[in-house]
Amino acid sequence: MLRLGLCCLFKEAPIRFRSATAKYVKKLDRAGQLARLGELCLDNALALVAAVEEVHRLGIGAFRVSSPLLPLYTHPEVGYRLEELPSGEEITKILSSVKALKERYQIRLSFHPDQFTLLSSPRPEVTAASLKELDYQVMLAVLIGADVINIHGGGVYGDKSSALLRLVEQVSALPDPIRSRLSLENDDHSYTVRDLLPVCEKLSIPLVYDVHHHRCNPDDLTISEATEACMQSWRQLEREPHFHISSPKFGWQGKPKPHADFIDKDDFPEEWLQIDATIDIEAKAKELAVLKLQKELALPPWCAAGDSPVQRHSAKSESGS
DNA sequence: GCATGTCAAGTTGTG
DNA sequence: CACAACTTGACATGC
Repeated sequence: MLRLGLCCLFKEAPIRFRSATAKYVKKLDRAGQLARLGELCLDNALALVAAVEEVHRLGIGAFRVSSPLLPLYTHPEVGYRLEELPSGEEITKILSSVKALKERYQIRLSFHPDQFTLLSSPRPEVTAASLKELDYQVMLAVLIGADVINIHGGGVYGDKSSALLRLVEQVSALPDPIRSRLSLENDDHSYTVRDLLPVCEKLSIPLVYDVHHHRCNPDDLTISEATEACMQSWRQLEREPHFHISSPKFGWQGKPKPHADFIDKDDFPEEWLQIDATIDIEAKAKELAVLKLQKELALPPWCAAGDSPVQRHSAKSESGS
């Protein structure tokens, strides 16, 4: 069974995640900072509950949780721990309830730390900040029951093989709760599937295959071959594969490839229709894009086994099981 | 009220 | 050399 996933935000549903700038927060005294940040975290924890409910309601099977769910958590000056927040205990409780919810609905949750989190840098301060960020995200992942924390290879620094050596060294040293959730993803200018496959194999971590990045930054593998290889990396670990797709806003001729509002269904690799996997949909129209693609591909709405067997009128009856 | 410029962080490629 | 591109919106500020 194929499930499509929504990334971080909603276009139409009135669910918003709040944020704060460090510049503003720094102007407050510590108590003021914790009060403000606590308010944001509480709202965001509640918004996450609403998000999982909404994703379920829409028949979507996966949700990527945005990294700044707890705003500025790892900031060097205004960072904090949940216990320090006025409503820290309540926030923890709400986040734990997300885990129960996602299990009931069989929604898969994941994290995708942004471009500042990378383990190949020769600069120790960059690596230290990245490790701190991973500590934060795994704390959240454990609380809410997310099984994937997906990062890119990072920079090349003029020498890919030594950058990858540093990456291997860092990942090997990660504590198990992080390592067991960590995945690598091919990116659109530096690391291809071909580059990362041996690294993932060596580290026993899976490879998230982004087909759009593969098209921007190709290697000698075809889409079918890359699909198969990445599938294997998950199956070896007895885990559901996790892929990404997006469509370019301005077609394939322009240099930069910003994401389009929707996915062009012709960009969806045919071979993906046959597999058991999670496909994160990276499109600006958010849940509208997921639903549109789901419809165009004739996928049934995602619903938990044993949950409301009522609304099962989606035409196709022989592709099941 | 509402428009608008500004956000912590790294790295690469473009213009 | 500065700026955009990467999940891209939300917020504080100033009219």
